[in-house]
Amino acid sequence: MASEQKGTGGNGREGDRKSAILRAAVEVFATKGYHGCRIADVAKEAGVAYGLVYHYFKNKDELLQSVFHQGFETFSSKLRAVVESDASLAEKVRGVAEFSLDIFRDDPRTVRVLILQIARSTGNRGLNRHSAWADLIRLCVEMFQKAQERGELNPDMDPVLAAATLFGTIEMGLTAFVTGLFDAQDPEVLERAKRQLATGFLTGVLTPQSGAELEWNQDRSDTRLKTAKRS
Amino acid sequence: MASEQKGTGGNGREGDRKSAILRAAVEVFATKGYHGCRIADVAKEAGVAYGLVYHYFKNKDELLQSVFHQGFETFSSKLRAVVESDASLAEKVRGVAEFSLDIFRDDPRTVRVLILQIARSTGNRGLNRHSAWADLIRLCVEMFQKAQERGELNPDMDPVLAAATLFGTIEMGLTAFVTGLFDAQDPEVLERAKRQLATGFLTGVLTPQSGAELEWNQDRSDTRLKTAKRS
Amino acid sequence: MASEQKGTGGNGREGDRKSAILRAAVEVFATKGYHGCRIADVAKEAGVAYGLVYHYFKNKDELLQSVFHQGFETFSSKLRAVVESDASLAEKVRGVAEFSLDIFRDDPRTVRVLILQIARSTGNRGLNRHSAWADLIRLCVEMFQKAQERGELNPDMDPVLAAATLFGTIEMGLTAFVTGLFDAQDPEVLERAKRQLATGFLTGVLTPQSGAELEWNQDRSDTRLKTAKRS
Amino acid sequence: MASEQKGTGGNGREGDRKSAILRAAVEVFATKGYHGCRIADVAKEAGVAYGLVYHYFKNKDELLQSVFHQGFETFSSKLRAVVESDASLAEKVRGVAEFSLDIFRDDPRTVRVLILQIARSTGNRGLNRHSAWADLIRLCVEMFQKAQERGELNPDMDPVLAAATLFGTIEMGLTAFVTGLFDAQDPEVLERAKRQLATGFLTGVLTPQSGAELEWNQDRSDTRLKTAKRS
DNA sequence: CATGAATGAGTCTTCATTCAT
DNA sequence: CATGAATGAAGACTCATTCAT
Repeated sequence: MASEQKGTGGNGREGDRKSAILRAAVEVFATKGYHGCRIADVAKEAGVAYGLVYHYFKNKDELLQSVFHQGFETFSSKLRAVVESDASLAEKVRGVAEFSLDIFRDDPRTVRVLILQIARSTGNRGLNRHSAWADLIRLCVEMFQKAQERGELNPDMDPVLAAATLFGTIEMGLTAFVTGLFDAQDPEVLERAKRQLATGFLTGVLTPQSGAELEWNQDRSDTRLKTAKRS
Repeated sequence: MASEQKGTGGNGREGDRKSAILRAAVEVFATKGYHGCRIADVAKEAGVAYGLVYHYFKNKDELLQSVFHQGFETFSSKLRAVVESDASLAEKVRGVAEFSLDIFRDDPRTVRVLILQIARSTGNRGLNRHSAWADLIRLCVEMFQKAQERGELNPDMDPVLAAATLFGTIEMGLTAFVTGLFDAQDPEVLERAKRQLATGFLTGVLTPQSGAELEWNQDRSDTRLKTAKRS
Repeated sequence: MASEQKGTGGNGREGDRKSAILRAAVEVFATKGYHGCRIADVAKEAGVAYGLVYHYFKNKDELLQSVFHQGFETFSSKLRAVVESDASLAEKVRGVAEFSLDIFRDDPRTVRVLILQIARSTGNRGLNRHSAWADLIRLCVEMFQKAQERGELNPDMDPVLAAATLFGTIEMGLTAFVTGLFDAQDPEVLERAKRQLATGFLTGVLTPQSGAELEWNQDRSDTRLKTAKRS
Repeated sequence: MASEQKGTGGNGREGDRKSAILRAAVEVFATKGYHGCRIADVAKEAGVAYGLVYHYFKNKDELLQSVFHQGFETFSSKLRAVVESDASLAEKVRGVAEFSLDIFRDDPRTVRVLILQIARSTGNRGLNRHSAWADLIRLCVEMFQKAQERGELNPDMDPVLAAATLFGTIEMGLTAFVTGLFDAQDPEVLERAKRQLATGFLTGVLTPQSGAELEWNQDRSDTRLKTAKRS
């Protein structure tokens, strides 16, 4: 009794319940959408009492915000890591495709909510979210600008559009999985999608000089994309 | 007073009223979102009485469906026209980028609703919409499959992913405009975006053989993307 | 049918329903108190649908405000009429007692709500109400000030305190009825109360013999109550 | 850590905690009203944990009851002492005014709660309070009856109404302070108010010249207000 | 066709109260 | 004694939809 670690116990339990609610919210939002679900659904899914949701979250919207944060932070930190690395543009883009689909593989529900519920929300309170995404896009724009200065990005490609297109490519790729257009169960499919997404995006964006030698397939030698140097 | 205005108005402006409501719906949906607005908002925006909305539309959802239809038909018919033409894949993709951004230029509100409100809806009633988009995507998948058979599409690119990526590229490009990342007022910007979107997408997707000669800029000769044939 | 007076009909019905709700609110507030009743109670009492209450009143508080207004206006206008007349102070005070108890007789429910629910509310939004009463008190203060200048009010009586005391006397008199301390059914009792309230306030409760020479100011000297018999 | 503060605090400050809660309750009830505050507010104000309130008080209402009791007992005992003394009616009335305002001076918060929150409550559980006040009023009624028998109270004044009026006068006087109409800081103002309240109640507000001969009974004869100048 | 008053089911949110630690 | 997490009943408020005129 005396040895009861209040801190641990308290935190552990609190964390348990709170994250249970958070997980349930992801689940329910992903399934029924933000407007289509009731707090009661979340509580039931989490196996907690109705009011406890309000013990941890001020209201429904803050709950969504938290879900957003959780997912966004994961994506955001990885994106920053990749963008701020000193790899080549091609490697960075591959890295983005890589971790994006990995995140999806590991937690498709959250990605689903991010993609379908939050990314495109028009709500008035969406400012935070919007600006959050906007920050990331800006990050990418800078990446493309520098790449352009270094001669990696085609000089005719607008860096802003490049950034938007990268996000669009990634997002729609994810959407293809989210909506079931692709079989998300098969890890092979996922891996192939990574490469195709990145390479597809890259060989269009890169200067012929820097991008000429990119390989389409890296697992089987015979399916390589053989590009000869320009004269 | 004797000359009843209402009668005249009523008889002569059937279409007026209905399309006024439709236009108002586009406006309001685009601004506040489907769930964020009330029928009353639409009625007020249209300058008509509350109940009249229900005179022309069975319910709120049907109103959204109508908005969807209006915009979708425009897009759908143009897409079919392009896809079913006997142009090359490159020309078709350029065509898609072309009319997509044109539609946006002419009616950004509707595009906004299509993009932000409908395309991503998870609602149970979304089946129709989903299948509608699914049809278009299938159309594109077929287009890419045939192109692949003809040797236009890189054999390593999954036609489904190619279709998804095309839509993603277009959509995110539009989103860049919709969200104000790009200046939608400047027609120059729009025109350039068309080319960049298409070329960016194409030179990554096409086989080197078929795509080698694509030009990045077609308005000023000196900014052309000069690609020499591979040896 | 053709002769349907839309204006009259519409107004009439609207007034009907709205005032039915208002009447019901008085009834329910008087019986169960503001916090103790639900909007559903009011709607049921009024015989209208739940939502209609919100059609006419923004929220529960505004409904209370309206009840307040209705009753307050009656009281306020009569008070002004009396105060602004050119009668003597005594007549004015009698007038106030007169119409106050009359109002109670005619609409005890409303008075009950005014006395028990609103007059003493501490709510943050109570400013309006407070200031409303404050206006009336100010009106009375002026009345007493002028009376004092004319030599009608005892020069040692603070006009503000006089006003407060008048209201206190009236209010507690009403409270005696409201709480059932007095028999509100008997018109005789009511009439007698009017006179006693006013006369008591005006000339005090003591018999002339015992109270005639009470001193108003005892500041310095002995604070004894000196009562000298009248001649 | 070894030197447990809690134990010490718990043992040594039983009364402290409880009365801290009680004091906090007075503060919060006075500020936000009984219905307008939450138990959490009281706990926070008292600087104790949520559940501790329920350790000392069965429920919210009992907390209010306790606040009521605390204040009521003070008032009640003093009132009994005054009423049961063998002073004259005038002296008793002065005594009531005296200690009433003194109590307010010493603990305005409690008086505020008594006046604004409890005295007028209509709640179902208000029986206790009601009957408590009723007892005091009955006490006063007896006082006035006896005074009437002794010829001190005007024979035309109903003892019940006299009691009600006395309370009304006192209460509204207090209200004038409570609501800030009067400056509660200035002890002079308070002292003068005591005298004016009592004397006003006892001898009326009119100047002897203007009000001397007002008739108490106008029942039968002309209901005119006959004012005869003093000889 | 047009109006807007009327309806009421559906949800969010609050908060008194309990209870395990 | 003390804590604050957990509970869930209660009720305010919204808004799509209907309907009488």
